[in-house]
Amino acid sequence: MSWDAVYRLVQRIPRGKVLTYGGVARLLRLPGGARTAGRAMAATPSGKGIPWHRVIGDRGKILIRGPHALLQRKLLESEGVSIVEFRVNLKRHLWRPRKTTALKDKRPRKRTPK
DNA sequence: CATCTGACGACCG
DNA sequence: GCGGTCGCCAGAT
Repeated sequence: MSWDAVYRLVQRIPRGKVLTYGGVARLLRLPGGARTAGRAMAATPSGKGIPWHRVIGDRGKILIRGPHALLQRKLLESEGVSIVEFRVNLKRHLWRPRKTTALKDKRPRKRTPK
């Protein structure tokens, strides 16, 4: 499977909202879990309007090291996402897509707790 | 074909 | 909360 699905999902993240790598992996049922999402993001083609900065680590932490971390924080803040240090307030900005259709297939949720 | 390379996250002490 | 270990897999060379 290509990482195209990841990019398409990321493109759907609305302004002011964020998704975690693990979240992306779960929504798309990626085989390798969160790491696969991470690798996909690392290979994000620039210049395609993909809002890469809206994908962050578990618990809202910005995991990118180096100058890009500052850019990511800046971009998020400019969209109204509140950040303390390098941590996003997930309670407030985590994106919860209503439908997972067209993301991969029509399999019913594997585990439906309760 | 063999190896290296990672934007992760769960788990444990 | 913090640091180490481990599983995981598509691409690039």
